[in-house]
Amino acid sequence: MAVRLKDIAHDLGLSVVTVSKVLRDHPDIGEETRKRVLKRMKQLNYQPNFAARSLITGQTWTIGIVVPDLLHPFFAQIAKVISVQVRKKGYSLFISSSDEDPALEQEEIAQLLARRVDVLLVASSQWTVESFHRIEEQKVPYILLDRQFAGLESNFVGVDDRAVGMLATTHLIEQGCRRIAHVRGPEISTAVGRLEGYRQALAAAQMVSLPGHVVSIGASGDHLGDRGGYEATQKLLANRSRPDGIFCFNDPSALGAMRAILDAGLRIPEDVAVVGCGNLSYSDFLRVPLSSVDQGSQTIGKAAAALALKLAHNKSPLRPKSELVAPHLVVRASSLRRR
Amino acid sequence: MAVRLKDIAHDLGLSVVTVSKVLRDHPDIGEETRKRVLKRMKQLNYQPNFAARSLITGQTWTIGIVVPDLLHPFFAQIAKVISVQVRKKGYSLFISSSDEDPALEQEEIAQLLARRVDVLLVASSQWTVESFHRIEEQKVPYILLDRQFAGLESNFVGVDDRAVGMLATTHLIEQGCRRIAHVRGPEISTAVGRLEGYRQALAAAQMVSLPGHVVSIGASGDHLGDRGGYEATQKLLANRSRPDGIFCFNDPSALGAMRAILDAGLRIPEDVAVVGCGNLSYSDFLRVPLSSVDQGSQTIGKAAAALALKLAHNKSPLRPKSELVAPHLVVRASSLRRR
DNA sequence: TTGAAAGCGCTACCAA
DNA sequence: TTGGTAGCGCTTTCAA
Repeated sequence: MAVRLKDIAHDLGLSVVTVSKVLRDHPDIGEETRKRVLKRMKQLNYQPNFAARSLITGQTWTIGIVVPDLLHPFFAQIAKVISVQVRKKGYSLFISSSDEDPALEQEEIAQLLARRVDVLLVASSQWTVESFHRIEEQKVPYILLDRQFAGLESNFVGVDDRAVGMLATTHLIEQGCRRIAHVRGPEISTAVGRLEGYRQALAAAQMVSLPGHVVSIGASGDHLGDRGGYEATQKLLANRSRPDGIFCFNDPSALGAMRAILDAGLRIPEDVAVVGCGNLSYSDFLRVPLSSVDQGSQTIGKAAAALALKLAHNKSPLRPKSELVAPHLVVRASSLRRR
Repeated sequence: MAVRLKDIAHDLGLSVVTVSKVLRDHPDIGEETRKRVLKRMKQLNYQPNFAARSLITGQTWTIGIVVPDLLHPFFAQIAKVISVQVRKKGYSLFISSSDEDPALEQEEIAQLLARRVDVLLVASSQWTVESFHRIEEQKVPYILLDRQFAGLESNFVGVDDRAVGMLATTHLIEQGCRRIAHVRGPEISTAVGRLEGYRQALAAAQMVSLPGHVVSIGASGDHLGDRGGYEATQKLLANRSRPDGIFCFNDPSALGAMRAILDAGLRIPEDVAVVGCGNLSYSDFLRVPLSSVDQGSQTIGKAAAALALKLAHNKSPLRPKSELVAPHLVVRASSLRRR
């Protein structure tokens, strides 16, 4: 079937070892021999057998990533960038999508560990840190993406969520909003961070969040964000002190918020300004183009890939590194009240 | 390090062979022995070494997929479904995104072949069939997704593009459009099929495509579709017989078309009705919600996964199978002129 | 600078 | 029903 080192060695009257050394750029090989071997390899289109190599070295030259939803542009972008970056260094990427299902996520992690990936990246939808302790037991280096866990000392790459909240809220303040509400997400690190940033920005401007001005979208994940945002905003609009600006946890909920505002016969941004987070690709095409905080998925992907490659090479565990990517705001019509 | 068959065999006073047989559900093993082995495996959390197994069996239990753009919801959905489906059967999926770059795509295919994936799936952005002959040389079964090649007898799973064109065009006819134009894509099988369907639907209604009523978006891929659609539509609107209905090759170009129509001071769908293809998730949220032909990415993914699993198991090459998934139309405001 | 021997963890084959 | 032997394709070690 496939060409083996043995075949090349036999053709050239050399030993397998010598050929193997050429393959791996070993220094003590004669120039003449090296050339002959390389030439023959090219002729026969030799491809080393990864399985055989892995069996000895213990490295698989594979990296695994688990994301909550590959359909979500944020995660798709991250996965894509990582795939491209690590491929350049000879690694292949297993990509797994857990559908925001913690049980499924655990299975996928287990499968990738069984595959003995050199590094594992996880954007988790878990609520507990149990799985990660299991990863640590197997001594496989791993990186958390996007979502962090309290009390888990691990590598992390994600956006600075507190900065997200501050950026959006400060912008609304600057646009003249005085009653700024927040449609918040579930109890995961990203939502918590954005909420903190929101409060912090208000405090910095000597403002406060009025009673009832922080409402939660029920669902987790982005699936039902639209509906959650709609309902949350209906509550906000019924508040005795109606908000004139809303910072939404993510873009889907912001879409819902905008629908609710328009349905109530109000104008965007004149009556209520809206800012989302995610900067999804369709933001430009909406009835009212949506201002949104970009999480820098490209940057996150690159940072994660670089860290993953570093971990793959250092067999001795490095101490955990946390990288926070700075978000930036993309202003569109939904929040532009002053020019 | 990791637990091996040898360890379990030693613990239980059995031979490695016996333990290996239990692992693979071999029939001739005593009930008692089987239970003991399984119990110990669970205790030690034994994970078979894929590399060692592959070395002997020649199977890697991996499948590779290359798509033009993982950020595109159509391909993301397909990749996601395939990943989930094959995982259930113990396969892991390498996912690669070629950025619509033929050279990159070739490298990715080469890498996956070097990995000795059991099956390869490719949604190609190539113009030639060269790469695929190379795959055939290596005797790796492969499946083309979405885009086909004339003169290449291979497995194929994709939407019935002719049906796409007919569905969209027939709908416009039924909505009372009489001068139906087409914004077509580049010279790849999908665009050609949709164009054919467009002509066929017109012919079936004793109508014709007026001169200048088929305009091409310049770019390939969906990246620049918006702009291409905008410019193509400007040409159409300047035509002496202005279209009253436009079927666009894909959704991005349809967005561009709608912008051009609105910018020209015309109404959608009263003056010009628009239908796209792709049914992207944001279609509902647009200024004018976009009617679109859904390509059934979920169905395509499932069919592709099923076929891939079949190919993975039959080492003897089956004769190529072509599966055409039926599209369906999602009608929204952009084309709804009659109720 | 080259190569013989050993062995990675597992499965295939055949004998007991 | 169980297990000994051989070997998958490669790298590691150490001797020539």
